[in-house]
Amino acid sequence: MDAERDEPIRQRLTRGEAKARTRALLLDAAARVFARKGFTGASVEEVAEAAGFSTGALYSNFDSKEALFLELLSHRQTDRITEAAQALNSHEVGTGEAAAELGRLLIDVADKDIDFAPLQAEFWLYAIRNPEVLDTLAAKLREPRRALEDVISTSLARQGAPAGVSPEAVATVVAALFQGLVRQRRIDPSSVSEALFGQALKWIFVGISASDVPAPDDGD
Amino acid sequence: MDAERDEPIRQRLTRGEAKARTRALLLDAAARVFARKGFTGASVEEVAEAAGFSTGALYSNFDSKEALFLELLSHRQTDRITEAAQALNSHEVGTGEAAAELGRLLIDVADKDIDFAPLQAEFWLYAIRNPEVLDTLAAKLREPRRALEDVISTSLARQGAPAGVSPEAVATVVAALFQGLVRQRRIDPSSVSEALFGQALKWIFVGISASDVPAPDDGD
DNA sequence: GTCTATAGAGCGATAGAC
DNA sequence: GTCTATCGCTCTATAGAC
Repeated sequence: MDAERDEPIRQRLTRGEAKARTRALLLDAAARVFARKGFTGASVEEVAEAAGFSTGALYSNFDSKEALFLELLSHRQTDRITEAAQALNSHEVGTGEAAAELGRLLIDVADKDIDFAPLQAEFWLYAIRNPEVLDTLAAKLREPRRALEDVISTSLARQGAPAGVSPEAVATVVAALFQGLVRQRRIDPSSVSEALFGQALKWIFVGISASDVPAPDDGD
Repeated sequence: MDAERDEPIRQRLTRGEAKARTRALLLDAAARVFARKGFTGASVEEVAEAAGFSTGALYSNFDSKEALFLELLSHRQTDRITEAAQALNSHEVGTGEAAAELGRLLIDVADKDIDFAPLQAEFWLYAIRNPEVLDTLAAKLREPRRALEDVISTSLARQGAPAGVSPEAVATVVAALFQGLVRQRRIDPSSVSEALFGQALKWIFVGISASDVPAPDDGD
């Protein structure tokens, strides 16, 4: 509509671009603040200020504090499980290299990406307390899980696992173990060494290959 | 000091007993309410009313909302891991009976004891956000973990596991897997069947026995 | 579109009656 | 020891200036 004035703005953004940038900055800040203070414990003012804006700007971009949180929950889940799948893909499962890489990933998530696990915990708590978003969270987790499942599936085939073993089941176990160990490391780092996750995966894959075929019936 | 009046109270409690009963009721209610609404999301009035008292009674028994929560965190952790250890103890690890029993326990915790997992999550989030209680939480988890470790230790010996395998490491893996699967079942029950936990444990123990001795150096 | 200022509601904690 | 009433504060969300 009206021509953009050539004010000395950083990169000459159109209005739409500027708004999108504000939204993105607010979402980044929200992820940090919600992770550190919790959804209910964090105030919208804290989130807005962490992004360099005021509460008015926040409410011009999101309907409510809850809407901002739900946007994070459903559209900004940078899932580290996908990275695990890639680590498993680049090396052979059960080898020392894959184990080492996965161990490093776990320690990295637990020690460096300090906001990841608490934010996931906030999502999980919100979802089980507000069942209407349970499906949203499940859907968001399905995609990286599928990636993990694919990698596991081919690995199982390659190492000649019994036919009855379901890749879904193994993927569920691997993901649950990963999350559980990350949390345990935050409580007591010495109990979760860098080698532990890789070691556990080796046990699991060796155990699968060595097992007989009594297929676990998957389903509830 | 003064003789107790024989008022027609339910069971004729001394003052001290009555106060202890009130405290216990408040703690029970706090566990429920904090699990369902979160520590910050729950109000002290909600907790007090859930116990059948007023906020005044609550503050006469606890210094603050936080003190009540910390009392729960440090002294009322009914840990289900201990039950897992007992289930593992009554049967031989790796057998179908032990697997079935552990599967049942996991489903029970996830589906029936609906307040357990969210309350643990609240404890974990509070601890990582308030590092001064990290040790308190770690200490509270150490006891049941030790029980699990003992059972695993004897099981490993009985089934002739390689010498380099540390029972602590296996116990950490088993506990992490348990918690991870319970949480996953709350999101998507169909992905965590009753058989899955037992199956995963079988894989792990078979895998340990079949593994060579490259001991994972435990320690950070 | 973003700011400042504020309305309106709910909360943690305390005081005083009993 | 427990209850009722309330203080003081913080919060979400909105209104109006720019």
